Formats: sequence, C-alpha cells, structure tokens
Amino acid sequence: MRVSRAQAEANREAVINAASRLFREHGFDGIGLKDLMKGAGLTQGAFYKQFASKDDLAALASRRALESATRRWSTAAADASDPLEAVMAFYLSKDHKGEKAEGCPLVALGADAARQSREVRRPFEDGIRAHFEVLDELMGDADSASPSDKAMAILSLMVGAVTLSRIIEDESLSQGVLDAASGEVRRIAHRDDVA
Amino acid sequence: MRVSRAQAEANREAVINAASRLFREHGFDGIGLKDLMKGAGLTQGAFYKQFASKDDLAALASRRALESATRRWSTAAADASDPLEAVMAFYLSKDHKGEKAEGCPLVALGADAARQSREVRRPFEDGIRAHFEVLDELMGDADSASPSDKAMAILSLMVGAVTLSRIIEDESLSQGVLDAASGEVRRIAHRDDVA
DNA sequence: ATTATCTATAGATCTATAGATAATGC
DNA sequence: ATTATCTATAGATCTATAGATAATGC
Repeated sequence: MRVSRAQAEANREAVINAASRLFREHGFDGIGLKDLMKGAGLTQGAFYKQFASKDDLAALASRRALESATRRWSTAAADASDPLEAVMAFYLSKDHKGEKAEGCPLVALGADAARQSREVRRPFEDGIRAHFEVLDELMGDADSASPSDKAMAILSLMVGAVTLSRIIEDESLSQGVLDAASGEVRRIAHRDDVA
Repeated sequence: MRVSRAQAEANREAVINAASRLFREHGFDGIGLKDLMKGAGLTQGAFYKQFASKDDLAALASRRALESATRRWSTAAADASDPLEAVMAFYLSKDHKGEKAEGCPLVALGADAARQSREVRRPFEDGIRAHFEVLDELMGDADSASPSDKAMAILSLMVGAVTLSRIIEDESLSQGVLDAASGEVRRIAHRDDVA
C-alpha cells in the first residue's frame, strides 16, 4: 500500500487542493477529515502522516486558496486593456457569486477566518495585502510602502458586496448590490486625489 | 421541575438571546446545543420542548441579532445631529471590530449564512433590507420602492471593511482599512447624484 | 392531569491514534 | 528496513429522543 515519494507528495498536494475548495464550500467546521481526504481519493488514516492537525491543513489550504485568488486578480488585470474593469467583470459577476468553492476565500471564509488560530489567519492577512498590491498596481499607484486608501476601500467594497449578494435570495436585489458596488468601485478608482 | 408558563417563555427568550451572541462568537457549526442551553442557564434536555431543531434556533437567533443590529443603527442615527457620522462612529470603530459576540451579524456570520438553510438566510435578507432603509432615510432619500445604489454600496463597504479588519493582525493596517472605509462612505453619501 | 426541565442515553460523527499491509528505496 | 496508506478503534462530542421528576394549571 505504500506509494513512491513522488506520489506521496502529489497526494499531499491533492489533499491541500481539495481542502482549499471544500473548506470554502462548507466552512472550516462544516467538513471533517474523512471527507477532506475523500476529496483527494484517500482515506482518513493517511491524514496524520501528511499533516500535523486539521488546523495545520486549514492553514495550508487557506494559503493555497488566497494565492490562487491573488493570481486570478493578477491574470485578469495583466490580460486586459482596462485592468480594473477586468477584475470587476469576474469578481462582481453572477458567476462568482455562485461559485463558492472556487471563488474568493475572503468572501467564503472571511467571517470564519476571524475565529481561527493565528496560523490560519496569517495566510488571510498575507492574501489581503497581496490583493491591495494588485489593486494599487493596476491603478498606477506603484509600490508605495503601504496600501492606498483607495485599494483598501475597493477591496472592502467588493468583498462586502459579494458577501451580501450571496445571502440575498431576491435575484434582482442581489444583482443590484453587485451593480451598485461596480459603480462605486469605478468612482473610487478614477477619482483624482488631491494630495 | 416544571416552571410557570411565563417562566418557560422567559427561558425561551433567554436561549434565543444567548444563542444570538454565541452563534456570532463561534459560528453556527462552532457551538453545540449543550453550550447554547448553558448560555441561558438550562440543560440540553429542555431544548426540544422549545425549538424544533438547531436550525430552528439558528433562524430565531439570527432574526434577533439582525433586529438588534438594525435597532442599533436607527438609535445611533436618531440621536445624532449627523446621523451618518454617528453610525460610522460605532460601526467602523475599533470597539466594534473587537466585539464579535455583540457586533454586526452580517460580519460575524455573513459567510456562514450563505451556507445555511433558507429559514436562516431569510432573516439575514430581511435585516439587510432594513439596514438599506435606515441608510436611505438618514441620507434623506426617503422611502423609494427599492434601496438606492448609495445605500447598497455603503453597507457593502462597511461590512467588508470590518470583515477584513477582523482578520488583519497588524493593528495599523487593520485601523487603516476602517479609516479608508470611513472616508469613502462619506464621499459616497455626500456625492450629488445627477439623475 | 399536564408539562417544563432534568438526567440519561442512542446513534452518528468528529479528531486523533494504533497496528496491519504492501510497496518503495536503500 | 522503511514507510504511505489502509482498516479499525478510542474517546470525545454532536443532535435528538426517552423517561423521570416536580411544579403548574385546571
């Protein structure tokens, strides 16, 4: 039953990837080790050879989810003539509202994260900073030491809007929240700051 | 061991009130019936005479939390010469960032709520609409049929900002997010719409 | 007589560990 | 010989139910 070192490493990666989706879908407390391992085609018993604890996996899976989310922002921005519009086009879309498992972990696990261990919160904080940096770059506010007020407000607005839109059953209101957020993000980004 | 009908009703209310705090603090999946009942000084066995299921209590506790949150907004707005500043003063404060159990349920349970039953999501949706109405009233945009874009953007921004600030360990960045949100909320509210 | 709460428990599930198995890696 | 994964299990906890108890309410 033993597998090669390479296969074992691949299995470990598969568990982290599966967990990164499954935690977003069910919350940190909403899914157990058995189903997390099954998500990678393994059984529960193999867990502790790979990870120190459930919290350890939660931290690794959170880091992966946030890195993937940051990459998605960078990629969307890099490929587009209007980078901000490109980011908004997917982030404030009906599709993104619906894809809890693959979507932004700040929305799917934002409230949960505040209750987790320092080890789990850390990748969230790092991910938030990385999102700020992408925003500041695409707004031409190249790397200053700390994130701009605009970047902080825009990310807050986008995370809040998708959070609210996921709760709201009424389709037109839910869409209205996303659209209102789009309008305000544009205004914030294009406002001329008087320094 | 039986208590009077009045006392039984008081006990029921006490459980709902305790649950409204405890769910915000630990998440819907982060606390069990035993501890929820203990929060009201009762034992687990008394639960099912009062509630149909844990989900039933979650719905009742969510409604209470959101009604309390809406009342807090109304009260802050009613007592102040500048209602919006009064709401922001508590909502985007370090105190509110710290008081998970008593603070805004949209922040504490926003991500969780999207995963719950329709019965639990409903009070959240109603609460969101009530928040929009308070915002539209204090901005002088008296009751139109549907919430204004401004109200939707402001609530999104405020919920997102407190969510992010709770995750961020770095005190100055965490405060920076709240302050950036304050600045943008003011700009959104005071902007002249060209209809 | 009714019933709100209590203690006790059923049955499922949770995290974590133990020991067996079978393939790898030296 | 080592070890990644498996099955099995320990011990705790979860939701929900059952039956006992003691006070209410008719």
